[in-house]
Amino acid sequence: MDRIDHEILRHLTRDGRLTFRELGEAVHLSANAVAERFRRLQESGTIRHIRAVLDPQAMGRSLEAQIEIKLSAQTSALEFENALRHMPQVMEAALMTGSFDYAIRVACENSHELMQVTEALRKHPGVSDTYTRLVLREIELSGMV
Amino acid sequence: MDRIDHEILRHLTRDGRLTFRELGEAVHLSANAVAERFRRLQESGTIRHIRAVLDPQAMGRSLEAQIEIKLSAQTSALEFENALRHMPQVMEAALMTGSFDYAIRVACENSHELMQVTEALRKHPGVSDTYTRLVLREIELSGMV
DNA sequence: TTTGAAATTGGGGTTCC
DNA sequence: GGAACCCCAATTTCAAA
Repeated sequence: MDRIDHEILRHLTRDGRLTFRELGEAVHLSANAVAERFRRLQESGTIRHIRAVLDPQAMGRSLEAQIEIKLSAQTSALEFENALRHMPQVMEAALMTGSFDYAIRVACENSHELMQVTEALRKHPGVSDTYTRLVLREIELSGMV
Repeated sequence: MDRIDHEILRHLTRDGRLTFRELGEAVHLSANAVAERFRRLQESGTIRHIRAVLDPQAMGRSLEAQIEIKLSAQTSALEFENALRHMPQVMEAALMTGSFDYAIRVACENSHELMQVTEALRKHPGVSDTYTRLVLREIELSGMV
């Protein structure tokens, strides 16, 4: 992970479809050399994945929220996380410190669907409490690199 | 936005570097037709961007946290958001409902850097309160489509 | 450097306002 | 007529050995 790898990552976090030739021009290296670095960065897991990020509104999901979830003790975290994976509204999820256990981000069509999501969560065996807040606006950032 | 667009998006949210030919095979269309749909999806903003997602740990950031931030009234949100943009540890930020105003996600090298980040935030004119929780583990999900 | 694969461009066709 | 689709073929560009 030298300066050049860093530079390659910086470009790919802005446009993940850049060709090796374009990347090569940016870092003054041959397309071949860049492809090799790219492969290594992927295999080492430094690049987790390259994905399209969609506009939730364009997908008909105009309401985003963060839901905090508390599990009762003795509850299977694995089972709960699998349930999350089957809810298409769930965009992100993380296990956190604090009085709740999970914080998840959901994108819903409308308030009715959000209510259905929270109800589905609260019905899940093991969920003892939830706390929902709406996302009013997302702030665009440059990110890690 | 028909079924085919939907299918294309589904594939691209899993692998954003799929070639048009591969996508074409998946949806039984020519590479050309797929490229055209791709262009339209980008121009309409449905595809916000395609970017590499990096492993924070590989980037030397092994400590993630969510920080809630309350601004005092009469504070310029714009100015505060610009300050966020200049902090490389800040990965995500959103304006939220609830007793805090912003929820941000940060990725730090260690607890010392996290402390520096929270101190920098608390020194910002207008920030009246913060509340920090650590991310213990992120859960992998499939996402919107 | 070379070779097969992929993207791009231009031409042409269809369908539906 | 024009817009939104699609395909094919030729050319240029790219990826990988």
